[in-house]
Amino acid sequence: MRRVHVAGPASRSDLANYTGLNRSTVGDLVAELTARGLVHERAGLRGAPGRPSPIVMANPNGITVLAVEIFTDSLAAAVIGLGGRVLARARLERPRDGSSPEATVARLAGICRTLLDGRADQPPIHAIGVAVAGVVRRTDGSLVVGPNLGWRDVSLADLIRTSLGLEVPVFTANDADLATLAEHLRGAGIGCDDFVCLWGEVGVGAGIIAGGRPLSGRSGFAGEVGHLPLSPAGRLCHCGARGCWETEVGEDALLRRAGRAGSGGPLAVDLILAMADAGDPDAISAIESSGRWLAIGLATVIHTLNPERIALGGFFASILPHARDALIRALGELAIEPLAVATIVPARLGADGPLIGAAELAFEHWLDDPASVPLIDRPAWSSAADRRGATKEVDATRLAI
Amino acid sequence: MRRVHVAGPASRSDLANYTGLNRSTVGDLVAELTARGLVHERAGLRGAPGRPSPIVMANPNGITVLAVEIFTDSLAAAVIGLGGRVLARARLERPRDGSSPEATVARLAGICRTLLDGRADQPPIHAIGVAVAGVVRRTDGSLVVGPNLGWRDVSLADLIRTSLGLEVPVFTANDADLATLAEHLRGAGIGCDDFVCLWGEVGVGAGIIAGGRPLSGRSGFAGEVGHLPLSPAGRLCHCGARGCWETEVGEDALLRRAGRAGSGGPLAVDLILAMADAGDPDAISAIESSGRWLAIGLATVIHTLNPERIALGGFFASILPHARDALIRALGELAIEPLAVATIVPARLGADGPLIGAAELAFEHWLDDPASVPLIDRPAWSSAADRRGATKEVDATRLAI
DNA sequence: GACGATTGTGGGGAGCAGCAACAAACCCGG
DNA sequence: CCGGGTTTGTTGCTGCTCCCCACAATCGTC
Repeated sequence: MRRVHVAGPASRSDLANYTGLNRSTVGDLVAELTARGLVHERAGLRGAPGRPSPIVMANPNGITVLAVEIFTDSLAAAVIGLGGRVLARARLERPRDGSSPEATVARLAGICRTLLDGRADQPPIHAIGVAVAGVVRRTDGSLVVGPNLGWRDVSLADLIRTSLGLEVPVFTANDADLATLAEHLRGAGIGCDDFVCLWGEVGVGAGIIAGGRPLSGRSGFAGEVGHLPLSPAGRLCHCGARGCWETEVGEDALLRRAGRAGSGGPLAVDLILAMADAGDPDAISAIESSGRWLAIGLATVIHTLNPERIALGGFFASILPHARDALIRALGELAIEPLAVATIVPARLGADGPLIGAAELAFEHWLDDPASVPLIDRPAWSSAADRRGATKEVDATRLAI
Repeated sequence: MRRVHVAGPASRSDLANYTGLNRSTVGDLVAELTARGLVHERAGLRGAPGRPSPIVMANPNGITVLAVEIFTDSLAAAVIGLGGRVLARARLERPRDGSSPEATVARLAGICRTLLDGRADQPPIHAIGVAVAGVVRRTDGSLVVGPNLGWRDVSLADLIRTSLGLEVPVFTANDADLATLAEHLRGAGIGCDDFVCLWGEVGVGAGIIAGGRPLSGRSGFAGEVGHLPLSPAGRLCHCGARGCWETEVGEDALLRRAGRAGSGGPLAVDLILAMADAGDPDAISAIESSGRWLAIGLATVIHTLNPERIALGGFFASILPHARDALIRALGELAIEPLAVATIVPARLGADGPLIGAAELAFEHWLDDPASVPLIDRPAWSSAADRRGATKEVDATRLAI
């Protein structure tokens, strides 16, 4: 039920159909959610015969969470309300100076406080979701290793909680996984239960939704497809192995093939795209070559997971229009015919993906158990003691997941 | 609860702990299952303080299913009882003569009838599970394509049902997926929620358990890893593509490297293993080469799925003792370090895997809903009308899955 | 042989959800 | 403008599942 609320407004009878519950039960539940301030009801639209069914919609201010993102090149934060509405947002460039987790979180806390101060008259944040470029341990949400950040074994959740001085639960996960979750719920993967999202920047990673659920693997490393050994005689990868997929389809590979090695960054890629638009044969052939290598890795993913749809994000979304033909052609040669039904689409949420996914992660707990949201006699947040008690309980259940 | 019954005997208090249910509730449920003849209770073992807890164990004759297997080289059938007990079994060589589905099923029906006749005094079969070497459509259980059988679009379930004249539901699935399910429940993958089983014979395929559930993909093709494009400059595969993994790690590749191309079959492989045992350097190097290629594909699987454990079955299990060192060494070079935690083990169930998995598939329906098993006033099977009615209902729910 | 520990048993009750009948609100046709 | 048909919300009742609690049974141990 809560799920439907996070997937858009719906009439009561739609909800009854969707959940398979009785009209009476739906009515009771909606009443309870209204009492807790989680949903609004609006007069239903007429036009059909029969009594009009009220439209139930999520109340963005019913639950609000803080979503933050720690990337190699940027920090970002947003306040996101129920229903996925972005209520406030801020982004900051981050120099690649190998700064410590503490310093980075301090800067992050700065923008967060700015966002929160702008909402001082609104109900406070219910939870914090963190998207970080690295591997996160599922059991306690700590960062095991963030290769591009140069961090290792950081207890990010505690760091952020204390740095912000907020006594709310903090949920942490990998950025690609969260962006994939976001695309699955509100982007290119809506309604698709076997979905893969491939993210390409300097490195390459994927997020996987299998059977409607995120697939994280034993320790959260699933989807590290950047290091598939696809090119046995290929170049040395920074991971130490030879011929990783990343060395053939990453940004650097495209720049190299276009004769612009060394000049990193999205601007260089944009230049090559512009050249290809103008008909430059070297640029076009470089992009097509990336497309063919993309197909080789995608064939691997398709044969292993048989997804219904694959979304390409980041740098891959940019080159997709130019690389599509070469990619599809190569896929047709590599994939067993009936498997090739996976459709390739660009990601839709762009740079907001990880933030929206982090928010979704933070919402999860309340969506699982909306009864834990206090009743409408709101100023519950005026009592610090109550809040702390509630937080503790939540933390315990989180650890038990 | 039923799940625990199929995973071995357990005391009542164990069940209460495992399910989180109350002692009273467990008592009620066990009583109901006993009334339906699904479980027995035996005096609990003493030795601990406190009142001894009765041991609950599955009753093999409570539900019995017929499991059949249609392979390229062999046909097999078994009668399997609740708890996974094999009550009767038969296997038959199948010539690779491209015989039709009808002829094959007729031969299969022969051995099935022999098995069933030997149990004429026992309660009849409750369901049929079919393991077939090919791709099966999940919605209706028909065979989409069986490349090695040379079949296409065969409605196997109906064929088998009419051929045997039994009005029971028939469940069909891919052989590798079922063998993996079997290994997960009762073999090398017990208690492992992120598990991959790699089957090598002439072709190569994998079954995947992700997050405790079978991963079949959009249309059941997941795990077709034999055709991963890992060797761009490699040999032509019978699938039409170039450099499929299969061409480097299949039986034929080993025979080729050992200088015995053409002489197919498990006997040829055994010969090479014997030569390696005797210290023959060519045989050893051929096996090690297979081990290295195995590692390349496994690295792909590991980076994509991050399994906790990988079981090698069929031909791979045979060469594992000799190939292990080369495999582990190559994996160490290819895999990002923390990922390499996946342990590689041989499959445990051997040739029975697909049959046991097929039985598990057939049990599934009753395990989901034990209440649908008639009460102990058994001779319910004396009324053909009742049986047919029940079957129809079951079929409807199966289609709705 | 008494005591503590552990577990099965039975009655009462809370919570969730379905069912059926009724009321409300809409469209449409006369 | 009004009644029929249709769809949907509302209300009271019922049934099911499972928890809680008190009690009895059975063990090891002192």
